[in-house]
Amino acid sequence: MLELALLGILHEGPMHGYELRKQLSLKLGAIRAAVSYGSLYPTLRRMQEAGWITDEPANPGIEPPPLTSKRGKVVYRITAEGKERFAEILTELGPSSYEEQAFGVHFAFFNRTDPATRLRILEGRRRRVEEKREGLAETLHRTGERLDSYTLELQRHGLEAADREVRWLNELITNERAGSPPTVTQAGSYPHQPPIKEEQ
Amino acid sequence: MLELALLGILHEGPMHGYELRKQLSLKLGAIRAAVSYGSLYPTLRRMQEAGWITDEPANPGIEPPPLTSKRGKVVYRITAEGKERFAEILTELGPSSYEEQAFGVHFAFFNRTDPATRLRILEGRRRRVEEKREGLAETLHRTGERLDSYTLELQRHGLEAADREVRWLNELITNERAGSPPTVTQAGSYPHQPPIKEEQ
DNA sequence: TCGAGATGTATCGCGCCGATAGATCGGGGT
DNA sequence: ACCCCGATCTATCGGCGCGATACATCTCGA
Repeated sequence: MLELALLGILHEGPMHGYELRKQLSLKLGAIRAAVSYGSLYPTLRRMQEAGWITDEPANPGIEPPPLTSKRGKVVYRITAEGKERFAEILTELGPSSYEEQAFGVHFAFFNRTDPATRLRILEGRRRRVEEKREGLAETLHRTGERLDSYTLELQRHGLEAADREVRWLNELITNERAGSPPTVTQAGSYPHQPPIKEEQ
Repeated sequence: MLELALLGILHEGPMHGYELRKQLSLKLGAIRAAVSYGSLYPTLRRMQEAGWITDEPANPGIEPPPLTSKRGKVVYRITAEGKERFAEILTELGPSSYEEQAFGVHFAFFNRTDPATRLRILEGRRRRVEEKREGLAETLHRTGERLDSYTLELQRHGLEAADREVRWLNELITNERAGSPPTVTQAGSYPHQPPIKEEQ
């Protein structure tokens, strides 16, 4: 999961750990807060040992314009094998406890995914959300297996969220079949801004 | 997290591992699929070592009516210390990567939580969801830090979900202040059933 | 009768987490 | 001129939860 995200981010150019963490937060802000260093560095080391990334400069002697380069940094660069690995992981997505996050990461790199795989992943995700939805609906329909009102409310809210996600996926799948990307849904005119004044 | 859930479930009576897993799935169906045995058994062992639970019968010699008892089972029972521990964990909830799940588990046991703690947890959760919401709105407002359309769509969807959760929490907080529990919102007459039909 | 599926306990390796430790650097306040 | 604070940057440790897997028994219907 982290591996996929890191390989994807490194497609945009060499970076050091701290920078990777920031880019990760920007790109995956919708699905997770911030990756822990206790995850990041061991993962980088594993990936380096596997040969997906390297900390050697591409052209020795030519020091590229240091983006935020300071001192004693270790700049990671994706290798050819890393790009192959990336393409491979992009197509792999099975059910898991972290399905939510795994789907999100895959989705975030859909612009590097071929259309057929995109469709397969979207339909797979829809299938699993529908199953969860059925489970919750079933539990609620038997009006609480002697469950208290708070638990029931939680399930009701979960059912609603699942419902909403299925509809979202339906739209995406429809667009995908029509061959049109998300079309950058009027991001600026999102109909909900007022609650915080602050800047602007 | 698992510890809290297990202690809570065991308040309803002694159970063996397999049964615990099922009850957990029922109670927490909205927030997670099913707990793995690789989590369950080590956790039970730790809890037993800590003295929160025991596999000794409450009244030696008196074999209580075996609910689903089969063979060679280990029936766990919560101890007095376990109940204290449960009450303690109920009030502890900080931010974390698993905030989502941790909040869900706490919420699922709100009927055993005192009103002041309920309010505090709901408001804390709202604070963090609002922060996430602000972060996403900020990113989207600067119309994509050179983010592709799929990533933007993901963030837009995340923003919408955060928005919706804040509203849900607001309602809960209002009710909570008024001293009225969720009132088992017409669970049976949930106004949305038909959608499976590939979007209308 | 026999086999599939539910019941039931248990372990292994490993990814990821939170906490923590240091070190260097740029810039603002006094 | 100085200092200190927050941002930048790398790194490790203990521990929890996960998926996979193994294995044994019980139940029920074809």
